[in-house]
Amino acid sequence: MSSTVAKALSLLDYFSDSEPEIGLSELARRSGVDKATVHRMLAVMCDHGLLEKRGDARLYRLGAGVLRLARVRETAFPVSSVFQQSLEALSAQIGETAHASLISGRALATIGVCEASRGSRVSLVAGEILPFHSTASGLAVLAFSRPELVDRLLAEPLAARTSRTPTDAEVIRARLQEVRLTGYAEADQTNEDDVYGIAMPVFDTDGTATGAIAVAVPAHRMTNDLRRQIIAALFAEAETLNAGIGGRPPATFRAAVARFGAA
Amino acid sequence: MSSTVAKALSLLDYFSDSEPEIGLSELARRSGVDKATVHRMLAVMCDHGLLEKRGDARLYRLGAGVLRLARVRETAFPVSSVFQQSLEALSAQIGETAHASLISGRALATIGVCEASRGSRVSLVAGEILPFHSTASGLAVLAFSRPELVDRLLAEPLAARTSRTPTDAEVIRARLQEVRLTGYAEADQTNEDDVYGIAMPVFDTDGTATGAIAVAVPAHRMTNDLRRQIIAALFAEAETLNAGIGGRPPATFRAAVARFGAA
DNA sequence: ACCAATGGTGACAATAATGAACCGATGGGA
DNA sequence: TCCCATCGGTTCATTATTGTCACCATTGGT
Repeated sequence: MSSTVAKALSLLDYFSDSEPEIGLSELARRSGVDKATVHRMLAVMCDHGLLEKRGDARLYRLGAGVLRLARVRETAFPVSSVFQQSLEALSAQIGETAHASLISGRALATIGVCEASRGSRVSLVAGEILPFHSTASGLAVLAFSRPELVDRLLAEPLAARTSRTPTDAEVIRARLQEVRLTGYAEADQTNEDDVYGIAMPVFDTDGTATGAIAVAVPAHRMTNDLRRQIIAALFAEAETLNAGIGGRPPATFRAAVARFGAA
Repeated sequence: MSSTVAKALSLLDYFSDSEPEIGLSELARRSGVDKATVHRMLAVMCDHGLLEKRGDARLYRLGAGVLRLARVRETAFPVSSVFQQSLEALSAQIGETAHASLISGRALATIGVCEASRGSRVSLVAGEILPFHSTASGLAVLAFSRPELVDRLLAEPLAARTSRTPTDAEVIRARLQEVRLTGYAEADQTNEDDVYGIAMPVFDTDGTATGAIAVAVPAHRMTNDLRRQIIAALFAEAETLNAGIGGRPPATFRAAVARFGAA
């Protein structure tokens, strides 16, 4: 299960907005791989432009290659830019931080963030890899994904990100069932303390979830009224978003939308 | 010399704007690696979100992971967005296609394109990996790079992209010397037939070239007058661009600018 | 019905990855 | 000033990973 390429690629996961440059030893420590090995992998990735080391300092950072790759994907299948618009609309309407993420292998990749303008807001460490089981976005996506993906993900041990994180697979399956009924997922400090997230899935042309949009609020500020407001905004934005990327919500989701509209 | 990670990563190079989705056998054929091996690598890269296979078809395409990586790099070191502005200005002023590229390992990665609005224009296959020795951008960058990089690149065999491509290392070194004097590089159908390119380097904080901006014109339409016009525009745009990304042109380049201004 | 592709899988020999020890440089503290 | 810790980077024998090849199951064109 531990191919060399996998180890090399997982090094990329450590780069995020909060830590865009990392040193050799640091990466070795985090990944638990030997320094020599990490060094060799980094050299190869530099050779291919995925990484580069800043001239003066001895730190590694993401290279120009990733810009090219993203450009290619974005011109062929534009989604990132479409998401960004929705995020801005959401953030402006609710006055809280909104973010979007897409399925990226066995986790979620944050591909857009729009912070609220107000002072006390959730300033999430963007660009990070999000686990499926502890985030509202993860649950929202998982609830409308292929069962095989759910099984594969829940088979692995689930890390407790906070004291409230559900780590039992069966508990999560039950929550997914709820999400399928309501059409949205909530995460009350299960991924980060003091952060309450509400997320809604976004779909592909074939009716499976590909990502999610979400609003994150400081937990102490969340009220029932704000909840309803956010959920309504998410439903509206999800619809325009699905239209924008050619997503077709499955019947189960459309039923949830109808139930919410009737209430 | 052929690490597995290198082979895996080089698979990514085959994805471009003209071919955003590729099948297993096709990739195996192009890379010259066995099908089984390629399959294993693709599986790993899918697992990490660098690639993904479209639900219905059996084709692989770049995954959401690359969007995240690009976002991280771009928020930490914004260059792509700055370049795009310059490209639009250039293209509008000259009326021809402009593009930008950055050093990405042992090649150039196109990170931005702005096509001219007129009918007959150079519509380059964007998002591709560009060789250093056959493109104006490559020569422009190489002329102001560290000698070690030049040596490393010219040590390898140079592919003839067209009948005019210089493949002799010494010939190229001579051209680099010219570029150092003039401050810009020209490529008359050395990378693609009927395409005449003029490029100018863009610098890093430490005075080494990191990329280039270029204008591509259908070769039959190039005139001496247009040449001068393009070069002047490139000089102007390169200056604002260097200011925008904090680049510091070295003395050799500043001297070239002065010589051009005096003429 | 055929044939030639395609995507995908399994087992074994060969190769490439591994990690401990080591080096020189740097920098901070006592 | 000396010392020690840490850094990036390198070397080399051991061993686990990889590449090869042979084989399926499907698909689509003739």
